[in-house]
Amino acid sequence: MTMSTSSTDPARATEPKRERGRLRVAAIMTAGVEVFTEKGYDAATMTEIAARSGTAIGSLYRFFPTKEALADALLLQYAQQVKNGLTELKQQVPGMTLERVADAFVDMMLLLRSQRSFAIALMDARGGSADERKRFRKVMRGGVADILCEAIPALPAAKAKVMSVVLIHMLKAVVGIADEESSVRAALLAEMRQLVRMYLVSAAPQSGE
Amino acid sequence: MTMSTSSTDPARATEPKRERGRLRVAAIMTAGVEVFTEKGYDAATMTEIAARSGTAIGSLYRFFPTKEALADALLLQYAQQVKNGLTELKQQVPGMTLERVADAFVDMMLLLRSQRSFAIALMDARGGSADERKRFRKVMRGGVADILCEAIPALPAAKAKVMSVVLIHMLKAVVGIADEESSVRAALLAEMRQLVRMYLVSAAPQSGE
Amino acid sequence: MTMSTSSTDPARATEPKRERGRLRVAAIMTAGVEVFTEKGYDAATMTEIAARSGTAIGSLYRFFPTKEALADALLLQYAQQVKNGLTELKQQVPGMTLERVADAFVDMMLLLRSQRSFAIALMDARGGSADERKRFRKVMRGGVADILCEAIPALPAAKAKVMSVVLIHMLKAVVGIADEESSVRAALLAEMRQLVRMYLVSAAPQSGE
Amino acid sequence: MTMSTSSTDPARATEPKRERGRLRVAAIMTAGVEVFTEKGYDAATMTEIAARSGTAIGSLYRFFPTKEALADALLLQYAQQVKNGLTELKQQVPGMTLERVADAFVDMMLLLRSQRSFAIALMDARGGSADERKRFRKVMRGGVADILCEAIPALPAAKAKVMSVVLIHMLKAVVGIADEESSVRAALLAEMRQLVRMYLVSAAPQSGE
DNA sequence: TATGAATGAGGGTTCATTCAT
DNA sequence: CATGAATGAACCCTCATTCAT
Repeated sequence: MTMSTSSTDPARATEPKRERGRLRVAAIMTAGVEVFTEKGYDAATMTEIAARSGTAIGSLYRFFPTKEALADALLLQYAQQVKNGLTELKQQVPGMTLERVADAFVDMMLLLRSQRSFAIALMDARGGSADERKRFRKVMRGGVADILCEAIPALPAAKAKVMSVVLIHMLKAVVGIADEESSVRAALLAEMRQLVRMYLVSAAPQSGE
Repeated sequence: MTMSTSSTDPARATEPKRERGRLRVAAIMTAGVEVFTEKGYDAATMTEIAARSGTAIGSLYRFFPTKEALADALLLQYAQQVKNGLTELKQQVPGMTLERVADAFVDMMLLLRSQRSFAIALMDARGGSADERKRFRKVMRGGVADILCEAIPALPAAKAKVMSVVLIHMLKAVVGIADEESSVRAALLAEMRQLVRMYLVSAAPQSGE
Repeated sequence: MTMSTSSTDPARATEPKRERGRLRVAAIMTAGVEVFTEKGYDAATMTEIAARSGTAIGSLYRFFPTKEALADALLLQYAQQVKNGLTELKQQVPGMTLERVADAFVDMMLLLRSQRSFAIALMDARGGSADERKRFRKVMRGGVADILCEAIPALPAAKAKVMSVVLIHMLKAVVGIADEESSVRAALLAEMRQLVRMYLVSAAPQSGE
Repeated sequence: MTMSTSSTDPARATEPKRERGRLRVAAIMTAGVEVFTEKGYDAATMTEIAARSGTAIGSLYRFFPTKEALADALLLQYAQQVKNGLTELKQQVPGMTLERVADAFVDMMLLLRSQRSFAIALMDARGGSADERKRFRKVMRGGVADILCEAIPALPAAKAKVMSVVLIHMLKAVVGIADEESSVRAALLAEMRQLVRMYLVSAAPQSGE
């Protein structure tokens, strides 16, 4: 269905050719993340995103021809960050114990937390196109599965895939827990950390009975 | 159009009027769960809920004077079901192994799945009043913590509380996983089941370090 | 106001039924005056009028098939009261000075004040049919003009008609003034009284220069 | 559809945009006065005001974010006109007889008649915010009292205040009378004029007892 | 190209009125 | 007849999107 060449991606609008445009787009995306996070996809308004980014509404629409397009772009950006995080993590895996790998997953989530809240908002609230959401999931799962394989060499690919899904759900829980009242947050995070470690360790050949 | 049993049934005189109301409310709530689940709180429209339940918009507003009121009622209904489920589970705990308790948690979630998806949508997307959401969380956590204490007598109350939060997040994941493509669903569910079992067992004195 | 004995009288059978209807209608009209006065024609709701009069909404509609019909009936009732007041006043005029007649007009207005506020609300806010409003005006003007002729025998009919319109507007002002803050109300009412007296006296042959 | 003078007129460059806005607002306010006058505050609909002024409903709401806001603006506009009229009148008072002052009041009212009818509608029918109504009353009373003091130097301030309220009510009557059938209107107005004159004269030291 | 005024479909909600019971 | 649940047109208002400047 999609047209051939990559430059006319329906999700993204005109490529920012000039420096000014790039800055503008960056400002818009920042504002977009903010507003979507605060209000959720539906309650967020293009007008507010424009205002917060100091952009005229017309200009915003030049770069992102649709609210959905903006959401998609934001999701894509987040996906990229996750991808980068996963790639980086993957390279560090060789010298790490499984426990450290588990912690690294959790830390990565916490690092991306602010963005992640918004991503959840968009994913769960049907913001952005279903396609984009699917693509995002795929990238995420693939990356995590890769790391798992790296960390647990004996892990069959199929098992890695299954584990990645479960693991990602647990990492989602990490974000949710990080939003809890601060009085119990520390204890909850520690518990989650422990659980994630346990999960990974349990999958390693020598420990699984 | 449906004036069947009322006059023929000698047992009840004025019942039909109220019975119809009950049916109407039930239809509305069912449709509400559907639409809220599909669209999320904001994107769901009262008009569609009315149409899907075969109710005139005015009638819908007679029963639920506000969109928020409807969401609250739905949340409350779900809370009730969860409460019942937890109460029942609690009574069965005494004779169960920890593994079976874990499975019971998962099974309960799967039983409530359709409703649960919607509950998640409402909880995460500021549907309904904040109060109602808070209350729901409290009930859920309390109930789960109770069961944990019952299942693991040596468990300190504080630890039970922490665990309940984590456990609930995992059960949330169960629902998410149950919504996956059927090709992998079975494997994923098995994995989640295993993880939940492991989590509970790890908290029992003899197996925890 | 209530006609007591009829319901206790065992002699007639058809009467009670009608009696009940009369009471119902009276209750509705009382509630109608209240609600229309408090909320104005548009903001008043048939449902509230029904509720306040302890009537089922369906019954209310049996007696007054339309909101407008109810308003008309209320207006008519008020017109009747005014008519009665004017008739009574007319009979007392012979032995009164012009100043006393003027005061009598003002007093009558103050007596009907509660109802009058509502009548103004209906008249000015287009409540009721235009016809009914017109009829009401005619009755009022005719009655006032009659009294003027009685009080000032030499007054030409045409002049009496003109004066009646002006006088009625002044009496309207009396009601408006009676709704002012109590701190100045007394002084304002005294001033208005004085003005009305002056107006009437000025029309009498010997005093008009 | 009407893009006539803007490009041909060499005097202004960016003016048209703002000019158009001004015109739009003026059109809306005119339509607002019309509709509020015809229907009263509650029965008037924003949709009709928009239609009558040739404005899209959305545009109307850009200028007046609320029905109440529009009513307030209209009231304010009228208050401004009254204020100007009163200021002007005050400056002319020194060289005028009391009778001429009275006539001037009446003439001013007749000049503002069309707007005045609507103002009455809004004031009496809880249109606009209570604050705005109160403010309007204050301005009006203060201005009238000022003029009275100017016209009747010996008048005590307290008496002027009382008189202003009464006088304003009479001027309200002037408007009401101006809306009568034309067949009697002239005579009625003459009578009202006479009454207002008499009222003012009666307050002057030499003629008041 | 950038701008923001203009557009109008659509959303939540109310209430006069009807009609099955 | 009385009742009150049911109906749906109409209201106020919002906001994604367009287009003249």
